[in-house]
Amino acid sequence: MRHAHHPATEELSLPETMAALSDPLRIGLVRVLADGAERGWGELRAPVAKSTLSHHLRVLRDAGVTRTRQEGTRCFVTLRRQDLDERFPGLVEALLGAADAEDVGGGVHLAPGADSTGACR
Amino acid sequence: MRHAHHPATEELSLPETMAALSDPLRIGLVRVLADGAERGWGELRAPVAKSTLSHHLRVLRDAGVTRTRQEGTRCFVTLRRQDLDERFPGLVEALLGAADAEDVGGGVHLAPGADSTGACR
DNA sequence: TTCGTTGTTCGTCGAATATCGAACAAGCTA
DNA sequence: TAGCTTGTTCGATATTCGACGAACAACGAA
Repeated sequence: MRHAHHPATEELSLPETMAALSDPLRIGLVRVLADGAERGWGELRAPVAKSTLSHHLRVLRDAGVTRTRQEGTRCFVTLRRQDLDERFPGLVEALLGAADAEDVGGGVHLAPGADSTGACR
Repeated sequence: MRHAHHPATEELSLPETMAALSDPLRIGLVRVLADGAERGWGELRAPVAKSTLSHHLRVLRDAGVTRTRQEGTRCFVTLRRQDLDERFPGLVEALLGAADAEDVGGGVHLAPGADSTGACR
């Protein structure tokens, strides 16, 4: 729960970003975050152990795909859509379009009751 | 040198495609093939052993990114641009744009003298 | 202070990946 | 037939990845 590293926009690496986005579960996470809303980790439901989820969120963060904010014991995550679009124009849009079309990472959901109006408890 | 397997367009998997496109050398190969021209194996110059190059070309082919054609003892490869665009609209374009901007996979070249006018020997 | 919640880190496992050199196979060519 | 070229496949090795449970650390609440 220490300070997380976030690469600067200009440090984003295309191969690393592609690798981060090549796992179905991580694609599912990106889809859940695609509306731009900030989500608490507690809202995220994925069919893996919490340590595994933590690992995947770390991969996304290290690659610069997401940004993590800490508040007390709780963490919130957002998609760095603007940074990604600046560096790799069209990539996220293409990924989301393709992922939605075939429901890649469909095992990832939001907790029931959570909506995009900011229901972070 | 036996019959290579090529997945059908509808079999292309987004995660597998993303994974295939997450290696700098493979991105370099895709860039070289981006003009749509068919290239002979022998034209491709990459800073790895030939067995390693063969491996990477196989990963691309298995993922459905490229198509391999055999003619005698020689192989020719093309980018399956149309299939990829049909299945994952905008993905290849976004990748190529970003890869060109930062010269990802710049270690991959065409053999001197080779051009896009079909100089496959 | 003592819990309970939350997320990270550790240790481990098996599977996959990247790389090389060497051996091999298939097809030309002399 | 013998050799050459071309690309694949086979070990061998080192690294990385994805997954899990368990232990740990930080913080808020009782």
